[in-house]
Amino acid sequence: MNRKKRVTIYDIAQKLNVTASTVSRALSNNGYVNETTRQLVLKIAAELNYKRNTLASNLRKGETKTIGVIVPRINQNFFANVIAGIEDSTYQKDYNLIICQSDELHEKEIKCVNTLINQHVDCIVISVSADSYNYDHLQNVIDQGIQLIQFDRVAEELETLKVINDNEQASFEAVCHLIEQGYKKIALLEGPQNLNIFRQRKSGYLKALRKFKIKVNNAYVVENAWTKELGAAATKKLLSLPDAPDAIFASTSDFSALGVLEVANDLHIKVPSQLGICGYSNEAFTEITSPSITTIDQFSVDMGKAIANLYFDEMEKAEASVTPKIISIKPKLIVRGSTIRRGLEENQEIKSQESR
Amino acid sequence: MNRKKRVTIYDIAQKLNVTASTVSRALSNNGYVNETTRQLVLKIAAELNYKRNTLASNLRKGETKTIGVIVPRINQNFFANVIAGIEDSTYQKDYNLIICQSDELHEKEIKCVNTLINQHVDCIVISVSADSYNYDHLQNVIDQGIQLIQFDRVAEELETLKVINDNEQASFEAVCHLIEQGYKKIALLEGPQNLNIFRQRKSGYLKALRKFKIKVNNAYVVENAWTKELGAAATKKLLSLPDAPDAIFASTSDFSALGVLEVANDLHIKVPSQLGICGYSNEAFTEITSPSITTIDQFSVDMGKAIANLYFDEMEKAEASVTPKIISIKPKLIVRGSTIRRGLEENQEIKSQESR
DNA sequence: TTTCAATATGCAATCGATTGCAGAAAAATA
DNA sequence: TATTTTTCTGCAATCGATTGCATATTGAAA
Repeated sequence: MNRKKRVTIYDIAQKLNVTASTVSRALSNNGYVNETTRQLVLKIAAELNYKRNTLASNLRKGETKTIGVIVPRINQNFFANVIAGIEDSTYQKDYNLIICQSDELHEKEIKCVNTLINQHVDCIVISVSADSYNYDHLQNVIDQGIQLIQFDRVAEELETLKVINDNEQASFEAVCHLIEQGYKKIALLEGPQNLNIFRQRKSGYLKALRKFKIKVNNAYVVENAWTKELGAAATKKLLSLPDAPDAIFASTSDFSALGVLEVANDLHIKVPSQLGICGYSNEAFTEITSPSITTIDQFSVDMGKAIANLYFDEMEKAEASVTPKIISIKPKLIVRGSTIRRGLEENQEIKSQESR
Repeated sequence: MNRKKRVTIYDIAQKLNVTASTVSRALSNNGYVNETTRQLVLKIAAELNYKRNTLASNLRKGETKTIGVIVPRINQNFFANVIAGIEDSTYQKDYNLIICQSDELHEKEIKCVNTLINQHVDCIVISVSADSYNYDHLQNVIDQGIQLIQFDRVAEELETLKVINDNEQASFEAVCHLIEQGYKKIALLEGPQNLNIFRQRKSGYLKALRKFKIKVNNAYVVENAWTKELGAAATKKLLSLPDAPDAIFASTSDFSALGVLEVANDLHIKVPSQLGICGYSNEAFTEITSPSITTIDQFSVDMGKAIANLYFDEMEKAEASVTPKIISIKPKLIVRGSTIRRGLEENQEIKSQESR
């Protein structure tokens, strides 16, 4: 393709017999410029369809008004929603977003980071990939003088601005709810323990068991069960135990919980009377399954807005906070059909379970 | 925040007592540079943690190796998947992606376009918003010498590269399937007719009715029913007609079809025996509802890959094609429980309908 | 009326990387 | 050995927009 010559401020300057300096001042309305001259500049610029070259102006100004966002997967609902929330806020402030995805790969995450550093973005927002095992590349962001904000999945040893969910509390509440509904043998489907979010969800699970003096059964904790298929496989294993669980908390995702539900249906196990199911993330489908699935809403769009606003607040300060700020979004337990047992039903179903 | 001084090629040049010119040649391995010198440059660059400033190099080189993508909403599954597909391919070619969303607003779409023009992206990929009513801003992209690729929702009067779905054929097949299942009174939930995709879906609907010599009933065509709520409202209206439809093709989205299903359940109308339901887009939930919903898969990730590859193919040509290429992805009808009636059931249910 | 402040414009440098070309040195060829 | 070709480096300009500062003019204040 033959690249057309783009109109520059020199073309406008020539037409008006002024210098590029005057044109620049008129276009940016910065510094002194005569109003009549300014209107002429704007008029010619429009006629010639001039578009500023932000490569040049950003290079000269030393800022890009651009935020780079790195997420594990763009087409995962949680992250797409967070991005939408960030975009809502940054649009108001005339900031640009560059969005990258790591595909849950360490190597790709490093590449994303370097690309954004090279692009001289003003801030990098990141949720780390499952594959990531060291965070030198994030330290590098800080070393280059770029603002770094971590969200959801964070490298805890890096003291940066953070926007997180209170995963432990949400998990704690979910498991307490299960126990209050009469479930006694609660299994946990967990994610990779190198990620903070899954560690915290497990921590909340254990805390709830402790609160109610329920003994921890290690056979009830299954690793890496975060897709529907992995959730289903884990469920088959759990339900074939001699002392099978009576509830499954899929702390990794609603997809995992969906896999649990499908296996329960296949095995003609009644939900919620014989088996309770709780997911995580409040995916759209959790309210349309039969029964609908109890889950945890992470307020992902709000999280995105909090991230953007944290950045803008920090920019407005004369100097950086001594201790980087951490914002914690409180998730909400959404109780639905998959975990609701009533007193009367409870008596009947306990009997039914003993005969299974 | 106090912006740190970034390491530049001049810092490396100084340390090695060579000029920036040599450093540049060494880093890019372009032109002649002594191998020993080159290795020294790379070593010092790594020690100093030098990062190229792509603002500067892109400005000088006159290319950015960046593709700008504008979609109506990032957190809508179809678009998120297309983006994922584009990213898969562009990552292989070391191209950067800048992703913008128009929020279905004309004004915001114009802003996105201008931002990308200013950024000197090499290509703009766009699916137009529902609100868009003229396409001067897209013509402007072409005038600035930037490659423009439209996908899915396109401005038909603009002759550009395009990647589309064969919406008419998919719709035609869906409606034929409904008719073949014995549905005789088929309603259409349509989207805004300024968008090509919805016009084509309606066109396929009409074509199928013509093929089977079924008279078009205008009362069965409902406008702007593209969310779950709007689909539910439209369904209530349709089902209260004296001569209610026996099938509803929600050509706008699966969410709309979900609204139909919920109303049917509320009114104790049996699906598929009394009412057939077909959606569009193969959202994840369509296979988990009861009954699962017949829908159309648009192969969105593949579409994204086709878009990226179209761009790269076009770039490799010595000159632009005389007639811009149009790639048509063939969607697939996914038949599920919501539209399957058997011969025996058909006889029973026709009788049941007459008594309703 | 004189002095000071505000307005306006142009010049030249800057931002950081790239590259055409000149000149020098080394290597290859006649 | 002389000539030609290849390799290497540095200089200077380029990319397009911005901005500090000098200079000139106009307007306001003393």
